Amino acid sequence: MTSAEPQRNDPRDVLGYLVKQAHLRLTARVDAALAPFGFDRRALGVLRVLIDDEPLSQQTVAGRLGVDPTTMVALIDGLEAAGTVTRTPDPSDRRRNAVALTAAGRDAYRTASAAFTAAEDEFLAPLSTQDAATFRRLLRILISDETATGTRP
Amino acid sequence: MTSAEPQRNDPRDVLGYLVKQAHLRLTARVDAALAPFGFDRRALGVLRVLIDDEPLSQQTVAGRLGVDPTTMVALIDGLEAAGTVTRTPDPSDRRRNAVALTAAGRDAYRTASAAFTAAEDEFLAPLSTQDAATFRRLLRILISDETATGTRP
DNA sequence: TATTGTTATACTCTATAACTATA
DNA sequence: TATAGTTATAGAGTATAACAATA
Repeated sequence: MTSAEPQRNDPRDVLGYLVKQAHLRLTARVDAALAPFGFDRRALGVLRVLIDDEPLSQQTVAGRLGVDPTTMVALIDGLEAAGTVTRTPDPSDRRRNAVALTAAGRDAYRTASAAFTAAEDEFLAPLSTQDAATFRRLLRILISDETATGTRP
Repeated sequence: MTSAEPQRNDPRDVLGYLVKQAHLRLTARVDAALAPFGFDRRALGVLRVLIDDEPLSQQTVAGRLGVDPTTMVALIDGLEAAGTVTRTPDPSDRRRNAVALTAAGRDAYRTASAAFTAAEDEFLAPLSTQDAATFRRLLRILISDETATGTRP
């Protein structure tokens, strides 16, 4: 037994702990920054998808965000009740709901999005500009699906 | 309006998305690696705390893992039923349960922990050794609580 | 028959409140 | 009175199944 293992027994050194804590702290910051605007980060995600490319069907939005279509229903219910988006049947396929931003929704997105980005930047503030960029780069590599499981035939 | 903002409107560029996906993929890998051993990553966390420092009271374990004491009850219930840990009243304070590993639990921890570490390493495999170390380093910085909010008096 | 949206339902994870037994 | 553990309960968040309307 060549037990040259580094004894990674400190719970605070476990990678899953580090990533989970990072996520918790980031979302706590973002939630606090978003609280004054009346919608949460998932609702902001919907607006973010719509802002550059509307109207879209509910399922298209759900697909782009990687969330369940059933989750999208309640999300859009809330945004519609707040007057942020409208839901109108798509004339070309009346099964579809065309989801579009209202003028108020567009304004709300701009201010909330600025607060959101500021919260992200605050979270990254302990890192140098270069380290922050590295952090994003490494995350993108880790979640890319081309993680070489011998793709070459 | 000097709108020199970089237009961070792609949901896949949002930091929260990157961190959440990283967490999801890591935990999926770890869960799969742990499945054959009959306990999950939270239960393994309990064993990891105990392996170097047993016996401990339930609340001490809960405190070290940062989980609720009520969550710990069910966790230890499962481990006790599987014969991995024992729960015996602490003679010096009979309110306390002294939680200790059994011999079988010690063995189970060693094999499961090796599989766990291998899963973490697989997750990090797309990164160079140096980048993997950097990733851990940046995470530690981001979750450290000494994030300089003007601590000097 | 297949698809969009919807509702109802269930499941996981976690936290809160109230209880017991000890101190 | 205060604390360790326990139970019951409730709240997010998310997923599955069944259904209506439409294609």
